Amino acid sequence: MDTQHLTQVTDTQWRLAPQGPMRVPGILFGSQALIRDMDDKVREQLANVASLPGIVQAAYAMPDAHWGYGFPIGGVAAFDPEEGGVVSGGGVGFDISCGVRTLHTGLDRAAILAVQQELADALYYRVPVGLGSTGGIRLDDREMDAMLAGGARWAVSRGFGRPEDLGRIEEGGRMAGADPKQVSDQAKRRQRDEMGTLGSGNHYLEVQEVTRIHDDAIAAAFGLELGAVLVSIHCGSRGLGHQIGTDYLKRMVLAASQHGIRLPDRELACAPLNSDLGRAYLGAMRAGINCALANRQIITHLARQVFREVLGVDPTLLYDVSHNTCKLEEHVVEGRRRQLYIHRKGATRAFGPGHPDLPESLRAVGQPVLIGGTMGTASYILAGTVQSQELAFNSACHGAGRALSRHAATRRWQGRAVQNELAQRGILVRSPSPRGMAEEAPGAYKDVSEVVAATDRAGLARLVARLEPLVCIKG
DNA sequence: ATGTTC
Repeated sequence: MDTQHLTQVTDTQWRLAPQGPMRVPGILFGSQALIRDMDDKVREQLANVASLPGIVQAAYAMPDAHWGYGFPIGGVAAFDPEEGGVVSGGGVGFDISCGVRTLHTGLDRAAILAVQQELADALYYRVPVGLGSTGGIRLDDREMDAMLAGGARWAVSRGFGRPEDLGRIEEGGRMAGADPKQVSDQAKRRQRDEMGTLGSGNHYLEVQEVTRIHDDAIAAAFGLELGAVLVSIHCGSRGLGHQIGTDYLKRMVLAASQHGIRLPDRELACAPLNSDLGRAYLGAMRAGINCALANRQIITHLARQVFREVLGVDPTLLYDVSHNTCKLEEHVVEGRRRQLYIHRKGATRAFGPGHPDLPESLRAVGQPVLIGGTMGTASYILAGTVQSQELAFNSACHGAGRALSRHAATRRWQGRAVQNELAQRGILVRSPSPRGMAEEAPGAYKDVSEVVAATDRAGLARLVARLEPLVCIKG
């Protein structure tokens, strides 16, 4: 992106002045190098988002932003229902509530290395992975609706994990306001036997070692020590979330003119928050959030079984974050408290210290912000800050962000070669898809360290710990 | 991301 279109505000904040139909400015976070490497499409898409009815303050792009469907991935936008604000399926993304959860194993690197092959094989055998993968659970209509209304709480009530897990999940493990009736039969049918599966693309289950502590006090509060081994699970709402996105995109395109909305881009299809269609989407999307929370809870149960069998330990949950959501939150804008719907697409909620929605055990330090990297580089744990409320409605980046398209990556790398190179570096990858491994080659991503450094410098979240992979189960 | 094209 040519920075001449932007005004530099700080070393990590750039402003796109309102022009044409834009109702508010665009704000991009990132170092000069990250902004320069961003596609011009990010700026165009940000300008489109800034043109939507009822948008408040600005349209934001996180340091890992890249071109997405309608909204940029790494995009954040708040809408006020009292001012004609809208909800957009493209603003949430097709993988509703895709997110990351991280568990403590209580083990160190040496314990893993002693059984590394066996652990990798056992996890790969136990956790279903890949496009169209199915699990050992079948949901009838009644159980489907209970899952869509109950999220991880439903999963715990059915024996997947423990009640104490729930306090370490956004929304206490259950998104309120879900309305399973607003989810199509087709979406439910697609999900019937996909619970407890990772899916494909950038989804994974990783065993990781803490290789650097950046903030001693917060790391201690999160229970993180140098050399400790963690498990991170990155996945979402599978076929159900995708079908909800598809269903409502069509309906929002068709209804836009009735709602008096002129779309700068069909992919920005949206509906007023105060409309039947807007409310129906919110009910369905919240059911999609519960599906993703239940899915990560079941996968946690499967991973725990493996860790008990192979290593005799029972991992505990550090935290679970979603990064494709639209959530109703209270924010102070220019001194006034307002109830706003915050779209975060490829962006993590990042509540700072003292936020009332955080569990008591985390309230003093702020919310863990779990950033997934690539299978060959690093992942990071950050913490929410107080100032991120004013900067971007308590939001932070979500990952490395792609630098090369999937197609370009498959031309440059071969999956088996990627796997072998990683094995030589001590990282065991298991995947059903050589093509998937090529698409996900570490070189196809931006430098996650640069992304989190910019996030930390911008004040969006504070850097706490660096993690490096030992085992990766990859879709 | 996705029964990788309705």
